[in-house]
Amino acid sequence: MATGRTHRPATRSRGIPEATVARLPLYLRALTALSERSVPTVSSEELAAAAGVNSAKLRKDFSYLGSYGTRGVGYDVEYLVYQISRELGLTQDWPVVIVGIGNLGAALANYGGFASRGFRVAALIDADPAMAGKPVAGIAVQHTDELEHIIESNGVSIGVIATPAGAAQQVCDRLVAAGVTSILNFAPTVLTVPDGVDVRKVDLSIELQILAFHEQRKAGEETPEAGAPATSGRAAAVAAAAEAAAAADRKGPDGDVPAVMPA
Amino acid sequence: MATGRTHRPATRSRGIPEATVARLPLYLRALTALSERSVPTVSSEELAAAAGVNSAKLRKDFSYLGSYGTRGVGYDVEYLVYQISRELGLTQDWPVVIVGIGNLGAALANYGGFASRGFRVAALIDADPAMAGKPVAGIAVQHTDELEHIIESNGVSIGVIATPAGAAQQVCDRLVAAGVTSILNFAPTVLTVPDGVDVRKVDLSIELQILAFHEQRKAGEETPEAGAPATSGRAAAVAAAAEAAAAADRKGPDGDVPAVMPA
DNA sequence: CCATCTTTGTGCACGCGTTCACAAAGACAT
DNA sequence: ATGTCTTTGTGAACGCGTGCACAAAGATGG
Repeated sequence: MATGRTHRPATRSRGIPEATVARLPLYLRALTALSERSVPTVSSEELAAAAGVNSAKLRKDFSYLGSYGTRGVGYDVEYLVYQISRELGLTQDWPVVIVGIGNLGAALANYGGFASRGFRVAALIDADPAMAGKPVAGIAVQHTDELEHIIESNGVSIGVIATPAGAAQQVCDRLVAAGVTSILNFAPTVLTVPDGVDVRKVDLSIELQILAFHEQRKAGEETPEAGAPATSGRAAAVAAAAEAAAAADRKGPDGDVPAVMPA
Repeated sequence: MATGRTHRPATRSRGIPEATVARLPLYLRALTALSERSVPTVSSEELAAAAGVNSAKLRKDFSYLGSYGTRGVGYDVEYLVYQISRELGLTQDWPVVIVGIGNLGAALANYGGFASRGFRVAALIDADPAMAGKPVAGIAVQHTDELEHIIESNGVSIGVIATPAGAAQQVCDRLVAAGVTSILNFAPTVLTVPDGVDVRKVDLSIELQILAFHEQRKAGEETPEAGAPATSGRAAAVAAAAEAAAAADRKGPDGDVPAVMPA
């Protein structure tokens, strides 16, 4: 794979699978913990255990970055921390704006994990005039009117949307128009963006619903074996049928997301 | 599945792919919005657009649940809302406890999207004695000592961990020991749980890092990779060490709950 | 310098998920 | 009733990700 044996940290970013990219932060965190304990090297087996993944997967992931390990020894922790950080782009400073300073926005602003990873909260923006000037996490909240100015003068390319669902698309459009090309969306909406703009979504409600699905399955299947698929779940279906009416009155309070949090 | 052509709408719960389960909440949200607008039916094409997915994928997803559509017409919105809700287990009430009432925990407690989806916040739990009794989102915070009692007396099976990373595993262990079998983890730690317990992780820092990766790639596509003098691994190691030190500096200006979610 | 031992890097196969493309099913008009 | 038209449901092919298993690489000890 590697052209020659050069330890040249060439940016072969073209060939890194998305699934691998998603795991790099995981490895980085485990490596950072090792680094703090002054551990010089780790084997793929140890690091995989710390990151909660398969060791073969970890080795394959690292192979996409280059040959940074030493056979018979393992990986140099400090060196690997740097390589992954560089690959993820964390060796440079990323100014970030957070739009929507409700409960969640404030939590994000107070989140210490940003600064330690190369992310810097450049501004907090809210549509409520009463919020303007109020300090949150040591930063004065600015009004939405300033959005374009803030983005451009700070060279912000990453935006976080923590507004109610109804305002998300509009905020998104303004962010993109002002130059933002990556968006982390906490609002429970499908954002439409032009090509070249990345959107990632974090949705608490969805995660809970997935858990509920598995929880229901656990409760409904006392039999450890998956046999009798035709009859299994029948009892649950009957029980659920009684709840049909309850499901029907979904209208009321669900109208629009009251809080700032995703639905 | 191909054997025989029984048109029974039986819940073939055993055969629903995980990827499909993860999308069901997405469909449900889009359908709920349609329901509120009193739209009677939708085609797979329309619904897919609203949910931001491919229409073929949507149809295949629904096919795992049964044949709930009408050819030439589409899907009955209300009926589908019920079917998906039932499949996800949202027709029943799920008491949930939130452990760690810092910035994020408070945001979660205030999140209105829970109640409307069958989730009910049964209790808020925090280790800080000063928090005990303080109302958050209309619910009095209880001390960690009460954890087991709360879980058992309320029959809680889903727990949300929003504590600092250092406390997460311990809290997790106690939750599991008390009977919780599904955990939504916001702490940046790999939780170890016994078989039969589901854990889902939400990690803000990871999402941002993935965005940074793509952002960096975008920026580096035209220009020949800014900076990063190759072979300077040693100097970089110093930088990495500095980062480690910064990471260790978890104490924020907010003495209350400085690191609800350290990275 | 050679043998042995450890651990990486990866070729390969398998399974899951996605997408295409189309026949079957039903609505609707005549 | 019959034909036409719309849209579902799904067989089949494809591609990606995962995990196994092992040869190559290098450290270590004699």
